[in-house]
Amino acid sequence: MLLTVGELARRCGLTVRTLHHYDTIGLLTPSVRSAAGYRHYDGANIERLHRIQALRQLGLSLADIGKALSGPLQPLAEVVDRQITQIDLELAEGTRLRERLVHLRGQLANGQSPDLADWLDTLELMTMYEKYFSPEELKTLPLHTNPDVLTDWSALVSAVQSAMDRGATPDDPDAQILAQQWMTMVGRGTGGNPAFLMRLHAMNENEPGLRERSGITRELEQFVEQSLVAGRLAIFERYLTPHDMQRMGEHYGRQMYAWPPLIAELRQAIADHVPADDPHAQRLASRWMELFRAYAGDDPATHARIRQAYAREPDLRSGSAVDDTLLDYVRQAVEGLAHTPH
Amino acid sequence: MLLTVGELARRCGLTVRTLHHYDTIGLLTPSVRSAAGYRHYDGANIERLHRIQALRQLGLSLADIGKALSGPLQPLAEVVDRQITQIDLELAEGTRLRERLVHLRGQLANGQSPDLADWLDTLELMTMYEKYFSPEELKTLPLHTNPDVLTDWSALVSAVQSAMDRGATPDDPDAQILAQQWMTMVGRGTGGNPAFLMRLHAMNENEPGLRERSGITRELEQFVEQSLVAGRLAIFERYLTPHDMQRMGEHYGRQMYAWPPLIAELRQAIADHVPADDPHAQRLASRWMELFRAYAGDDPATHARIRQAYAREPDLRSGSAVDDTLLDYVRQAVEGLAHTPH
DNA sequence: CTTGACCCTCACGTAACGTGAGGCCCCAGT
DNA sequence: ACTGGGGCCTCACGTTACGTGAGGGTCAAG
Repeated sequence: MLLTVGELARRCGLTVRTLHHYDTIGLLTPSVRSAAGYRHYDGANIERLHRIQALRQLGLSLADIGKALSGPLQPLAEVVDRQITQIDLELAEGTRLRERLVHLRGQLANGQSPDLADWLDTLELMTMYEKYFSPEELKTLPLHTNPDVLTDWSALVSAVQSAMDRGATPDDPDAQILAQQWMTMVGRGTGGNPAFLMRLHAMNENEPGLRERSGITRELEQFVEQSLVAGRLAIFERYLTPHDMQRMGEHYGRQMYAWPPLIAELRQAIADHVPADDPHAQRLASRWMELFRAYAGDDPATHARIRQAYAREPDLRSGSAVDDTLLDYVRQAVEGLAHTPH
Repeated sequence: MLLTVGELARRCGLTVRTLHHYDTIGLLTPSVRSAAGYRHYDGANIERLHRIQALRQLGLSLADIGKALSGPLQPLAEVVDRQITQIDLELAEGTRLRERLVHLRGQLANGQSPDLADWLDTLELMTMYEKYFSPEELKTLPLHTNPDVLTDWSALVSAVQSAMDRGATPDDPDAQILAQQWMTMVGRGTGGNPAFLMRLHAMNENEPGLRERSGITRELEQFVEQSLVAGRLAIFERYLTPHDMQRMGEHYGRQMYAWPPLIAELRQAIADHVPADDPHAQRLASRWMELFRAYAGDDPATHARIRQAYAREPDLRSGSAVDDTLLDYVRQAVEGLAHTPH
């Protein structure tokens, strides 16, 4: 099924001019050009357009989108996950802004003059709508409230950059120690809140100015991620078979950014006293097992070995906001799943 | 309390450059300039900035915002109401898009290849996010699905424009008949759905190209509104005292656009089988009484006369999506309110 | 063949600021 | 009084992602 530029534009709600522009800058090149020069788009083009639109909605410039799509591609399911997370952010912000406006309307309807400071806060929230943190959230973000955290984090960024400048690779023990420190710092800077982690990540992705100031370039972030994976695989190696390790080497860390939203939801379910046998908890547990099996495979013996590693090595969980309460909760919810026929 | 440009920018989440720009184009002029040329902003500036931000969020260009703010100003409470409505739209759209993405993720996670037509629909929704109607909604919008409706509406727009060109005023019977026809046409074009009315209104406000094509200029819209109010006041005059009429003359129609969101919510509550004594229904009823009292005052005798007028004159409700079921529901919910101590 | 809808490339223009440059203002500390 | 730091001013070039025409070719149905 090939679509002309007009058809694709209509179906996607874009303009022909936009698609021309994307073609011109090499962002989305139609797979076929007719003898007359007509652009024809196929399924792969649609997938790529989906990726482009998803990143656009995250606020990236077209140039940055081009860069992001020039390397190895994230699985589309992960892209969609990211979108869902972003929409959740926006829904939460919208609800918050709505509450503020309802409050302001109440004051106006009563003939009251709004408190100026309160009013300015509402104006700020109007501007921050679709931005990252509400003023209230900023108050609970250690990275924002504790200058020591920011100082220490900057020092760590410098240390990582130095290691990179020295030509360190993710397999170097130094790099792995730095990555471990990074995770500890993440936990410290976010107060252990994985939802904040996703937001900081979004901010750093979306705000080039911030990226420059923080020094957390994409290369640096990737270096840390790879060092972390390498360091953790080294730990796992003490517990797993060579066969296990082959699989882990291929799959571990592949869905690194899918875990924090899930963990955030689980923590919320626990905070809301949702019973572990509730369908919602079961869905979350199902998702957990899905992610787990993606790197661990399906062999129960491997699972047991991995669990043993997690139990004995706190470094495997550092900064992930996964504690014993959460693991118990997941275990119970998974047991409920086990009673369901496959 | 006067704010410098930097303080205001920080408090509102804008940039100094933005405020300079607004000053340069005459959109927001600081109330005071110091001897050194420093800009100082006061409470009235903050109110105006709120209006500007609200209209910006509705998607108006700065030029259009300037025009909108150059005439008589809508009460700020109404501006806020409008914002709330817009946020509700966005929340609904976001929820819809989320569902689509969750579905798509499910397919991807199962290793399925998404159905291309379905996928394109999702891409369109991604683009229409923050636009006006989902594809599904378009299918249920008579204005979109029934070419006769569009033709008839265009003819009515021409008729109104002709009346205006002839120098008709809202007090002319011709104008009032046209306004009545307009309301009938609104009901016909939206299928009696007040949520659609709000959206059409937003579209017409925000899309200058659409406004040009439809002929529904702001002047025309205002002419119709004023003619409608005048026509309805003429009906009420048969039932009310001169004292009543004096109040009605001042207040009736002042919150015209606050009613449709409330009516939409009430219809939704009825559809969801929310009992009339539910706190949610009671809040809606409270809001109803608030709007009612805003033009009717607090005298029960006046209320009874107004209700009599509504009961006998179908033209007073034409196009408003208020039917007997909804009125019964509101009556029950209001009775529940009456049992609450004031 | 005609017509209407759609395609192509080219290229000027746009809206809402972003970013420096160069210089003045204000206030607190020494 | 001076200094330094933070903030203010105006001016002006630049940016991003298209919007809008112009001029002309393509395709399919009548």
